[in-house]
Amino acid sequence: MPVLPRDFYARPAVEVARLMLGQILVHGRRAGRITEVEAYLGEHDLAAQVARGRTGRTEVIYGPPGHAYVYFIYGMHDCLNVVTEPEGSPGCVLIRALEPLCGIELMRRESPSVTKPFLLCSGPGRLTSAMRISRRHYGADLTAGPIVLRQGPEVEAADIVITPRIGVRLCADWPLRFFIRGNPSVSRFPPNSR
DNA sequence: CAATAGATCATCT
DNA sequence: GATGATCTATTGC
Repeated sequence: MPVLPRDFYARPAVEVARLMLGQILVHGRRAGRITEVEAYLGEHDLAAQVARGRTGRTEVIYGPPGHAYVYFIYGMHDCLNVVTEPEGSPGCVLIRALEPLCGIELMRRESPSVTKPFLLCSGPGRLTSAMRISRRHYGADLTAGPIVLRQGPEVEAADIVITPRIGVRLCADWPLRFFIRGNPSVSRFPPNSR
């Protein structure tokens, strides 16, 4: 399966978010299919970290597309984002959940208390620890490695559910979260959307 | 099942 | 000095 080219990321964050569902995230012997993402737009999106302008932390988001933006949150977790849009135009996609495909035994070692495989990468903090991704991957090129995104099976439009983003106070009604309908690895969904 | 508290720190005011 | 793009354990219905 081919690695997604840089062109894939050089478009509006909303579009990339939608198309990232079903693609395969690979890091070493660990791999998973993307089941849930959120788009974060430019400086007018008050829920995005670029809303307060260009700072040291948000520098990569303004750079060329196809790179990793990893940041630390709540004193506990790292979250993985993909930089989108052409250079100079800020926008990124947060990867919230994966369905584990390879290296499940390795992932299980990171969180031994988790029994069901599809919970291993369910949530932004969980998937980074399971995939062993951290701030040392800040700025990594996803078309070059060690972390790459490969083309996966296409997801039908009818299987994509769109909702507001999780855990944001500002712009809380913007429908920028995308997930695969009925997938058990999705981190949170209304009880009747299975 | 829903609500709540605690852990813990880089970044920004 | 306050604040999160979170997770887990625990409590209370």
